[in-house]
Amino acid sequence: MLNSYSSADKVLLAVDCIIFGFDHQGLKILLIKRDFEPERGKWSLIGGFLKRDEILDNAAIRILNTYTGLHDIYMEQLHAYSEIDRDPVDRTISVSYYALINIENHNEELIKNYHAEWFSIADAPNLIFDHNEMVQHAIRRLRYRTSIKPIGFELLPEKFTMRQLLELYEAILSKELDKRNFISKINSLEILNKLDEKDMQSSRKGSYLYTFNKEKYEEKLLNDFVLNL
Amino acid sequence: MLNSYSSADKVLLAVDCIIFGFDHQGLKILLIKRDFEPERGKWSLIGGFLKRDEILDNAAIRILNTYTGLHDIYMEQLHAYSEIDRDPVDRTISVSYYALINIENHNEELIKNYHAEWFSIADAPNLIFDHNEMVQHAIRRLRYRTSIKPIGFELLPEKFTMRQLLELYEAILSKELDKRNFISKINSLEILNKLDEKDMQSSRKGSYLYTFNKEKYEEKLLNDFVLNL
DNA sequence: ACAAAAGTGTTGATTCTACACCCATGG
DNA sequence: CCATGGGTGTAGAATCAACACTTTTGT
Repeated sequence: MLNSYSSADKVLLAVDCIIFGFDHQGLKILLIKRDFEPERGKWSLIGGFLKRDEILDNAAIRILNTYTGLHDIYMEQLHAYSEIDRDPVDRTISVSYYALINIENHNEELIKNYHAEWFSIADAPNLIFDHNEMVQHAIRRLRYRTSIKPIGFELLPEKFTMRQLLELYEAILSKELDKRNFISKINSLEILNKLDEKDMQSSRKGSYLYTFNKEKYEEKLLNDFVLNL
Repeated sequence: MLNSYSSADKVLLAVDCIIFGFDHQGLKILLIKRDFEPERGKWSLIGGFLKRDEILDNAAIRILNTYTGLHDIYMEQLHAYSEIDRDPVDRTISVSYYALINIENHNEELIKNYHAEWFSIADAPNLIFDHNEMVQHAIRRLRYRTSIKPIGFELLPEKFTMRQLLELYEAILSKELDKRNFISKINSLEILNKLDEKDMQSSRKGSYLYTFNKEKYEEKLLNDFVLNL
């Protein structure tokens, strides 16, 4: 019968988080070395189980917070993975979420406690279960999203230079972008505030800092504008 | 503890299908009048429970097949819904799938057996649980996908006219499209075969029939082309 | 002959892409 | 004074959007 609420078919629901970060070396993901069975000692995504009295979005937030101390993070549900033996211990369906955070903001302390580490997406280790697939999937989604709407500001510090933004997009899309065309396209969107302040780290001349103007961005979103890099 | 496999937290997993169809009246969804509790007699999406030894994709295929007799249908996983009380009987997380089918092909017989009916998306009845939200979400996704890649041929009969294709896109995007611009854009994609055959139903002059060229389409997909209507 | 839908091109506006030089500053 | 990255504009190509008339044929 299709419609019986049979407890024989109950399953565990896990949440796994693909946490993207960005620094001068490029796009990275946060992984932990498991300190519990199964697969103890192997690398995996940050994850946990959905509690009975909790919705998925909150489970993702809770899990992220537990491992990083972060809150108010951009997260988006990605996909449910349900291969029968994806988890050898018990039938477990996992719903993946991806998060964008800026590496500087994360809480070093908590990350150390949980044996978490940032890896460049190019040279991340092999992961347990179907986590490799989840990461690939998340990267595709991030690229896709980025090529349509300018998300990704979450990956940068609050104040950032045009160069940082350019490099972020190059890292996400893994292709080179023309500096002048990029800047004029971003400017034409009118979603950045140019500050009077300059970042003097990167060069002798110094480069202007910008902040992301969330209000203008939301306003533009209504006319679902497109970013074509 | 984050990582205990506690059977106390096991939940039921449902699959709900948003089944889109298209005919001369526009874009439609397939709904059933529930003949079981809870909410007997109300309209709902076609759905069922995941079995313990089944993956989600197969559950969606099985459920669709049970209610319509259809197989080999384009389906795509959409989203997992997890509000605590979304199903009043038991804690149930539902994963939605959407399917695109052409109405002519469906098995009238089975649809009648299950009290299923096609509704124009504009005047569909109120649905149980969070199914309204699922439908809205699916429409958004369909629009989004359609505006990027030409999916949607699944909604048409094998042979179709340019007018049908145009009207399909107008229905999905719910905006008018310029006939000439549309046709030349579609032609420039080179993913249709123009047949020698004409459809004489629609006019005295008759209009050429086309089929979708899946091989060319797949080939183009590799260069991730964009359709901008 | 006429009604009804099919089919077909052009033009101006916009957007995209490719490309190179001067500027400001700290050392 | 010079090395380093920052900042800026243009022209030709491509694409987009708006637009109207002729063709066919069944009645």
